[in-house]
Amino acid sequence: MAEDKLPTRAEDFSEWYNQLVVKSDLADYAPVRGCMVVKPYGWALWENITSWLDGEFKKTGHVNAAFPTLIPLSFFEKEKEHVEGFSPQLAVVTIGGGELLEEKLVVRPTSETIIGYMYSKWVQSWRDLPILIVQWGSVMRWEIRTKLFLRTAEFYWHEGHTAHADADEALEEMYRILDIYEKFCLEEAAIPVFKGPKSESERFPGAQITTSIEAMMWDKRALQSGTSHYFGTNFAKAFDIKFLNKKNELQFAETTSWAISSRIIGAMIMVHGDDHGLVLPPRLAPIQAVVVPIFKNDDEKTKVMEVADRVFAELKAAGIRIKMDDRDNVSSGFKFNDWEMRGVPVRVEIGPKDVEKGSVALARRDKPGREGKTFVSQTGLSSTVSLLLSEIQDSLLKRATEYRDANIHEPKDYEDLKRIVADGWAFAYWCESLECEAKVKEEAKATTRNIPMNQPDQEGVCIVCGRPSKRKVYFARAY
RNA sequence: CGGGGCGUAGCGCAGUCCGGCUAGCGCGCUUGCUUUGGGAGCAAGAGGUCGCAGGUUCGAAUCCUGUCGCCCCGACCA
Repeated sequence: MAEDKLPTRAEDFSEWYNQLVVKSDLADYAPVRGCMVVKPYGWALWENITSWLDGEFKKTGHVNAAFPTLIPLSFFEKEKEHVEGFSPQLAVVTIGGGELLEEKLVVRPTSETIIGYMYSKWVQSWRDLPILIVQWGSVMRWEIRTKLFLRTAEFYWHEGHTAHADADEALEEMYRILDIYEKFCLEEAAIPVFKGPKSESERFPGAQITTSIEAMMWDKRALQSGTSHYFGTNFAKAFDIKFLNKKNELQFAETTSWAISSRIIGAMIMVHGDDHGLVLPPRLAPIQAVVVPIFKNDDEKTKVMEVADRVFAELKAAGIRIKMDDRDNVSSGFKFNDWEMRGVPVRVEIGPKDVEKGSVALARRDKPGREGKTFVSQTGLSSTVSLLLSEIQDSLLKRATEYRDANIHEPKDYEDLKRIVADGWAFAYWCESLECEAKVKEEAKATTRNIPMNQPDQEGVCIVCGRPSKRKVYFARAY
C-alpha cells in the first residue's frame, strides 16, 4: 500500500526506483536472493506488453513453441564465445532424485543451444526453412547486483530463434524484428529509442551482428531495451544445422535470435515515472481509468454511487479498462495518492457537487496536481476519456523525446566527451576500434550504446584518436 | 579470501553491555463509531518457538560454545 511518500528522484533515484516498484504493487522480493515475484498488477502490465508483441510476431509469420528449462551443460561448450560469455552466470543442477547426475544440467540462461540442437534434427532440406519460432518463458542468470525488473536472476521474456537458407534473409529477419521492437517502444510504451548495431565488444556472445534499441532513462543513463542478433553460421556450425540447397549442395543455415524482457517494465518506470509514483502509458496500463466516488453520508452516497455506477458502465462499454474504487475504509485523499502511485493514467472523481452540476472531475496522471485536473460534463464522458487517454499517450512520448534530445550533445573534443557523459549522452564520430572504445570505458565510465541506422553520408574524425570516421555512435553510462 | 555489521510480530526497530515481573514501540492488520473534494480521528483487539542447536544458571532475547542466513567494504574475476 502507498502509505508513505517516495524519496524524490533527485534525492536518490535508485532508492526512488526500489521503493516505487514495491509500492506501486508491480512486484515483490522473493525469498531467493535476486529473484522477484511479479504481482498481479505487474503481470497484467506484462500481459499487455506480451499480447501486443505476440500479435506482431504472428502477423509476420512466427509461431510459438516451448523448449525445456534444463539444458545439458555440454551444450554450452559447443560455441566458444557463447560459453565464455555465459559460464560465470550459470545455475547448474547436479542432483536429481537424490542421485548425482552423470551429466550436469544448466537452468537455461538463454536457449540458442538447445534450440540449435533441435533445429539440427529438424532441418534437412531447403524446404524446411525458414523456421520462425518464438518461445515465451523465463531464464536464469546468476547476477551479482540485482534490481527488480532491471536485472534479476530469473527474468521473463520471449526469445525468437530463426533459421534461414541464406544470409540476406536472416539479416532481413534481424532488422524486421528490430523494427517491431522500435514500433512497440514508440507506439505502445511511449519510449523513444535509437536502433542500430552494437560495437564488436558489446555483441551478444556468439553473434556476428548484434543490433539493439537504446533508451534514455530519467537519470540519463542508457538502457538496452531490446536486442536482435544475426549469428551467421556460428551456431549452425556448432550444432550442425545443415540442409541440402536447391543445387543439391550441403549448406549451413543462417540463424538469428532476439528478445525483449520484463526489463522493459523497468524502462517504463524510469522514463515516465515521477515523484508521485508510476506513470503508465495508457495503451499498456492494466487500469486506464479509475472512478473515485466521494461522499460524506448515506444520502450522498446513494446519489453519488448512482452516477458513479452509470459512468463506470459507460466507460467499460466503450472498451476502456476501468476500475471502481469503492473502498470505504480509506479517505479520498488516500485514494488519489494511491492511484497516482500505481500510475493509472486517468482518475474520474465524482462527488455531490458533480451530481448537482452533471459534471465529473478528470485528473490526468501525466500532469499531477491542479494543473491536470478539469471538470467536464457527464454527457459524452466515454469519448472525452478516450480522447484524453490518447492525448496522454502522445504527450508521454513527446515529453520523453524532448527530454532525451535535450540531453544528447555532440562533443567538440575528447575532453568534452568526458564531461558530457557524466550527465548525458554523447553522439560522436568513432573509428570503431576496440582501443578507442576501451579508453572511453576506462576513463569516462561510458560505453558505446549503438551506431544508429540511417546516418547520412558523412565524413568526420574519431572523437578519441582523430582517425577518419564515417559513422557516429552514442556514448553513455549504461545500466 | 580478508574486514565489519545484522538476525526480536507482516514491515521498520528498541531492549542485549550490566540475566529477573505478563518481551515493548511505530507502521500495517481486525472490529466499532465518527470521517471522506489531496495521504482522517478515537476506542477496543489480534499477532512473537527473540535465526537454529547445545551449554551455564533457581531463572537466558540478554552470558558461553557451535552453526545457518543476510547486508556492507575491500580483494579477486570479467
